[in-house]
Amino acid sequence: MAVWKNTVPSKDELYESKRAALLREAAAAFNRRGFHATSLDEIAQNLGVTKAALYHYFPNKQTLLMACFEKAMDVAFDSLARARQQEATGRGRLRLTLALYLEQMLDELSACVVLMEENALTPPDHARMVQMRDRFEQALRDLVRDGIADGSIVACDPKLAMFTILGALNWIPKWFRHSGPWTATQTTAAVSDLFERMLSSAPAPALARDVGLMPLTTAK
Amino acid sequence: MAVWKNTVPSKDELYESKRAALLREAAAAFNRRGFHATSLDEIAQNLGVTKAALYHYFPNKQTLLMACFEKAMDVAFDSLARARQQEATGRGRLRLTLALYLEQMLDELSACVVLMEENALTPPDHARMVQMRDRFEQALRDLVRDGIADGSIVACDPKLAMFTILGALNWIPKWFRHSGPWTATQTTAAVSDLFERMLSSAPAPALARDVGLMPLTTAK
Amino acid sequence: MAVWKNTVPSKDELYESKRAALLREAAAAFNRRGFHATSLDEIAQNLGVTKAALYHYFPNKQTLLMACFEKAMDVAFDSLARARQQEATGRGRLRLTLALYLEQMLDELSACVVLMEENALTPPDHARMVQMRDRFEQALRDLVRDGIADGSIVACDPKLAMFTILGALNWIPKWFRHSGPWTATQTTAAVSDLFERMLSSAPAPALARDVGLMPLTTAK
Amino acid sequence: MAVWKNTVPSKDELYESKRAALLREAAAAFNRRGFHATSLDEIAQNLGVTKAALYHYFPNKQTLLMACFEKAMDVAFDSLARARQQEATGRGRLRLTLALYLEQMLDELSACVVLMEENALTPPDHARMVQMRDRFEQALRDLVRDGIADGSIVACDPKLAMFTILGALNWIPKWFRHSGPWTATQTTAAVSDLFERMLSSAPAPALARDVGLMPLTTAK
DNA sequence: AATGAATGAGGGTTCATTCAT
DNA sequence: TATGAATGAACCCTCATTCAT
Repeated sequence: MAVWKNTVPSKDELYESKRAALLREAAAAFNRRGFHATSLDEIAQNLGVTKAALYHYFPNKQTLLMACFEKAMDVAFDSLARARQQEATGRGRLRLTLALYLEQMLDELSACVVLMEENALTPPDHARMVQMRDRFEQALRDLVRDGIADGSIVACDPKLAMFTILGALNWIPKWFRHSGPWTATQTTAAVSDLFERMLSSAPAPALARDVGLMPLTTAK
Repeated sequence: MAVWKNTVPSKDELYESKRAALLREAAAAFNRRGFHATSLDEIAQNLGVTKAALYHYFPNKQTLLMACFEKAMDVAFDSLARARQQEATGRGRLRLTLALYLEQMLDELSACVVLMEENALTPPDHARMVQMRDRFEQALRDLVRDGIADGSIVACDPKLAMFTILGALNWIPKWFRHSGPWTATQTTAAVSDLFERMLSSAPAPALARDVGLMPLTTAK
Repeated sequence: MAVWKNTVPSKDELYESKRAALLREAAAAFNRRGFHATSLDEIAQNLGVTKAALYHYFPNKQTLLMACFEKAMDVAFDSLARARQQEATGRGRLRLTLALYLEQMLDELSACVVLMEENALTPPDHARMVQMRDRFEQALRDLVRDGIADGSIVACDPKLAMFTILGALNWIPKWFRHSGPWTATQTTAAVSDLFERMLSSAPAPALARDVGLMPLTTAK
Repeated sequence: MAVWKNTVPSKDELYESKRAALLREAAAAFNRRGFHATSLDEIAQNLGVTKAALYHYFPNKQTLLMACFEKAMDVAFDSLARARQQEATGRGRLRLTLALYLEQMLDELSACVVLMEENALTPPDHARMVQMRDRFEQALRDLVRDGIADGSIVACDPKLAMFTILGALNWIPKWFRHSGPWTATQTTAAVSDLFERMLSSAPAPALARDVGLMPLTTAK
């Protein structure tokens, strides 16, 4: 069974790695130009294959978008779970959740903005997507409430606060460039500081003026 | 000349009001579904006319988008100018600029998100649009710098801070509903408070928990 | 009845002169760019009026084309009649017919090329137009036959000869320019000479090398 | 490599033959009804495919027209080159050039009249087309000049003479029918005789009255 | 697994035509 | 008489999707 000591990828592994590459490329393209403005030809060309080849990995364009959503939501809930383990206060958990989520988005998928393309989905997919997103947002609002309760977050309207933060968050892939002046880690830390300053009940902390000197993501 | 005491709209007035209605409808549609996902048929239908009728008011779809841009930028620079007159500190000016801009966007045009659709423009229009947007963003960053200099704003990276704030700002039309629990004025005030808390050098002020009790936009 | 000594044009005269101007403009435009490529907007603009105004003078675009045809055919049959009176031989009549026809076309209407746009007409108009054109071509072929019979024209296939000549004739408005090096009269004479040389039974006559020195149209 | 003795067309061959069929169909349609009056639907229907299928072979309608132009010009310059080899006098070369060009046009492409549709091209294509056409016309005029110099052509204005001849020539596809009484070869010979008679310095030769008895194209 | 060919639906745009003023 | 507004049909073109190879 284990020929070549498993150094030769199996058929299934090849398939999965191609599918993943397609997903990443699609997410990037959707983020860059929007779902409707992105043609399958464009995605295929960037992958060096033909448009028709994509249909071996996804039944249609919408599914591609839905897969981006789901990947993003996986990252989101995973970030949430890890933050719940590592942090105790509402504020700490919120910050870490957002930081983990953002850093992965920037590194792997840059799939945040696709969250805006909900209208492009079919009603059943749309419903599913909205439900997942709402569940995540609800969890974040709960963290805010927890923070208010435990005194780590200032009294505020949790819904409005999270709308504001998520807007800023989803916007980041639009202006962030891997080739730009800041690394993903630096950006994540700097933005997290801003968010924390916005909600923290503690006296407003100082901020690093030069993002390049920022400490690591979860540092406080 | 002034028949019927000018209560009967002249032909020019009729034309302008129709054109304005089209502009508003287009901005709303572009915001709701995105530029490429919005068909002229859809806009026309919402206005109760035929697609071809739109071509009396705009030579093509791109011009329609560009007009939304320009109206938004007019509001933006107007807000900036008024804030410079009424406020003295960098922080005060920044807050008032954003508040005035947002309130008008929500009331009149809800045209914020169209600012993302830059890729849909022809190169010359695109260049023009980017230039205007950059000028506005630059002016906002300057306000941040002024605020840092005059001590009203905490030391921070102005570029990154403004990216964050504008992301949150442009996202608002996506979730704000006139039929929702908050008025445009309340929403504007609440969001402005959050922004101010994020950047203020002063001890973090308290926030209103219930947005419905928020004071007016420019109150502090 | 005769007020102002008839120096003031009556309503009917005004109407007719406008209609004639429209006809001339339409013929020129159709010749220049072709029937389908010419929009009523273009014609109207050249006349300084609105597209809708044209409908006071013609019920539709096809009628406009048909009127051009008919005007051209009027000129054609008129030329034929005059040539029959002034000339005796088949060759003489043919030459004069073509010369008169061409000169008027160039001067007044430049409506030759519209003869190619037959496909644009409705079946009834098309039938009528083809019939008129055929009658004219038949008459020209008869002149050729007469010329062969009376010895003024070389033995040839009349149908093919007339196709050839009319092709050359209808092409002239495409390259002739009033602002060019030759007058309409000079061009007419020079082309007539070529046609005559093609069909004459007499020893091939010399030609003027410099068109500018050509004698008048009907000179031989 | 050479399976089935190369009797089975390869994919590339299939593509090329389809493309050629499309080109021929388009040229015929443009000639028959004019560029603007011809819809891609019409062409596609005649070929038994869908409009969208055409876009596999040409990026747009204008390119289709341009390809007709270029094919016609290829034939033109090829005819010119062959005539220069086979004939010595200006008159001989001119006659053979026109005969070869015409016969191929009638047989293969009937693409003459498309030469009139220059206005339908984009400025760059238009410039290119006009340049090629002018070069061909210039070459023909030079043949006329050569003929005058070597005594085979009567003294005349070369420019005007060629305009006249080319007008007649381009008109031929409008009246010639493969199903008509004359073959392409017969028509070519008969028309060539007329052109020759028009310009020859020799005593006007007799013409065949019945085109059906015409000798072959290049016979004299 | 991948391709090239083909399709059908839809979108943006033009334009002849109509109509109220 | 002339105009501006509006319409509906037609056209070019794009694109997601299917299918035979």
